[in-house]
Amino acid sequence: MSVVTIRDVAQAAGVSLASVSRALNGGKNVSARVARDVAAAADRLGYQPDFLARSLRTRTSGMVGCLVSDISNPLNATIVKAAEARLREAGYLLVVASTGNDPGRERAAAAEFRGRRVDGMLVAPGSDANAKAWRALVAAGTPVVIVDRDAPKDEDEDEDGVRWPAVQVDHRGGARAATRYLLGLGHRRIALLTADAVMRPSRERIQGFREIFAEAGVDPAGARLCLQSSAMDFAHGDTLALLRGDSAPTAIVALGTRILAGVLRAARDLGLVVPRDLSVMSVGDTDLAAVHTPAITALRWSLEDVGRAAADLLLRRLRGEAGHAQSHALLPVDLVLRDSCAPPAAQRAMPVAPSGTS
Amino acid sequence: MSVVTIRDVAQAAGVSLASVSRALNGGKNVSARVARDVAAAADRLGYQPDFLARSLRTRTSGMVGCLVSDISNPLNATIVKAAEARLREAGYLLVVASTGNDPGRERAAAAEFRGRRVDGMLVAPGSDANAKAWRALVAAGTPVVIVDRDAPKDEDEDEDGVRWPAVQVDHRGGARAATRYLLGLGHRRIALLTADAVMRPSRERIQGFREIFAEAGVDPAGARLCLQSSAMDFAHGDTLALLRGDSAPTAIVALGTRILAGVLRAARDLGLVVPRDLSVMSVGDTDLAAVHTPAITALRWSLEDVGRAAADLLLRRLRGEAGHAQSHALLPVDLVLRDSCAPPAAQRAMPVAPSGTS
DNA sequence: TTGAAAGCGCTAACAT
DNA sequence: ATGTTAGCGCTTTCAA
Repeated sequence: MSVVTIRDVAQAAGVSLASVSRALNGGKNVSARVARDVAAAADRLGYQPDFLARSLRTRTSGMVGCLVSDISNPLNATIVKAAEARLREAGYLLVVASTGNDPGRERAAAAEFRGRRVDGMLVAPGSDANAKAWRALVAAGTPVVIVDRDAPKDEDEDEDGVRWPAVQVDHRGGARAATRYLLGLGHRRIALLTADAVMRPSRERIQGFREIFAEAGVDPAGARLCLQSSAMDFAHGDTLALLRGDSAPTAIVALGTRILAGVLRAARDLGLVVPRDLSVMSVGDTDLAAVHTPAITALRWSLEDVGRAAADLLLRRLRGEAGHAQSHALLPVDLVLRDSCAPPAAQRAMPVAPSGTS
Repeated sequence: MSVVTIRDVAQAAGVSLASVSRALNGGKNVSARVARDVAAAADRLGYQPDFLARSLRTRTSGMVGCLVSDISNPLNATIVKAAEARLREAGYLLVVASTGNDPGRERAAAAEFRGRRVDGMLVAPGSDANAKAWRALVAAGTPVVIVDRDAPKDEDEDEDGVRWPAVQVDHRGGARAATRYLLGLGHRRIALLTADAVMRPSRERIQGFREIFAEAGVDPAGARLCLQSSAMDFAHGDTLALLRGDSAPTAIVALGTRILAGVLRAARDLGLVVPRDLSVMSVGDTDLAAVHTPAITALRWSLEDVGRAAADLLLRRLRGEAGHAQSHALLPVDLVLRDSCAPPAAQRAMPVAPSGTS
């Protein structure tokens, strides 16, 4: 029971309801005497304002909804944490819905958020199949910031040049650097492993990868491999098949934190030594990549920055500072060189079928 | 703008406010005709009830607060995710506050939750310094479930035998099994690395460890080592110092996910081969442990079960199904044998100072 | 079965 | 500067 209301405080302080409200909200038009008495009374009674009632009256809930595919993914969790910290400083409460990439649940969560009257939303959906769900929110006037996903195409209501507010990571740039590095090492058969080739992060990466192949005049045929591995084994099975195949890759790029685990496990299963027999690169830097023996070369970007930038963008909109100029952020990606990549010359020393070129 | 209220629906359906409310809440006393008309009107107008208003009226917010030290820790994230799923099924919204082990923020979060009128709370505080903060919540009538932490001692208001509702993991049992295993392998100098020896998980583990040493009649002197490493390097520096020291341990148990990373890195830095030169065990099973070469023997328990059990316990209380009987859960821990532990005989082949017993 | 009306705790006009 | 009053959108007696 909340028990103690603003009314009780008013009575105890011997002033009116309105005065208490004003005093507590640091409002103007409060005499020092009243301010003191109210504070004392509130304190003594252990009064705590009821957000629900306040929200109903002010039409702002002070809550921000966060739609994320899987909060148990450390990458997402770190982003959410950083965003939460920023939002809390600003007085907002972050409400998280983990939708598990299920479009139905995404839709439901968006609806729920709407019903709860969140003031704004951070969305990083697992599929863009239901942009409509949160588009509806936007239409209803709720500010939305997209986090590392493609913005909807906006076939209909697009007003030329208006981009959806979004925080994105320069995955394409990162992929370009990585590919250049691998190509420079001498690799030609490079496999990209990803669980989803169509959504933003992976799509951008694949694009960057291809661009560099094209620029170098190398034929990427057969090089790229996308798979939707059963989420259970994180590409372990697929990697095994790939490495046992005819023209096995000399380098594997794991697009996605958990895929790296599957790849490493597969390499171990086959007795391949990294980087002698196989070069491995991780997209996304984690404990696993940093601490593995050998340490895994990885593309890294600041998850904290992503979370913070998203929160800042949203806060700016919540405060009504429109300005299309600042409505988009592109964060850099670094290539962290470690010990898991080497020239392919030394690789696959004596395979059963010594095929063509070295 | 919410724009479309229950009033609009009533008007569109040609019935009264109250009827709409009843119809929408599947209440009794609604004629088929009214039910149909209301549903149609609501649907057509895209009506969505306002949770805030409803909450104000019903005195239940439909929200559950979750106080967790660090949501970006994969272990916590997984627990939270499982709890969230369960609670959502039951119509509750989970609100997460990541307090970063900061007592001040924990207190603030508890207060905030209280102000937001959460219906219940899941707490896994980073310190038990402010049990009082959420004790206040309990006193205010909010059901609280403790997750893998010690229950408050309840010096004052304890009613004999009443335990705080809690979900706990049998870390002590796990530690006993682990220690027995290591002792059986022949290890005598075993180091336990932990960031916090006083809070529940670690405290229980250390206790289990000691018990087995005592039972085996082995002197644990010098064996146990607790450190509060600068959270930055996750025990990396401490492990280095430890391994370079005089009577370096032959086995290290990393209590805590991230500590394992520091330990492995330190071993690698010193050129120690696991398990030949050093046995390593992880408390908590992660990608890193499972996929490392060699794979790390680990204590494992189901994080999903923890989250689910916590949610279930809370839901039962929210529904008023008291029953002290079911107010406590103890979840089992398994020892997953992998490749990172071996007899110490083969270890430290030629140390500078060959000391006493083999 | 339905409608009218009260009121949840708070804030914001509008008096004073 | 302070008090009075009218709702925010909903649920819930209480009458009809």
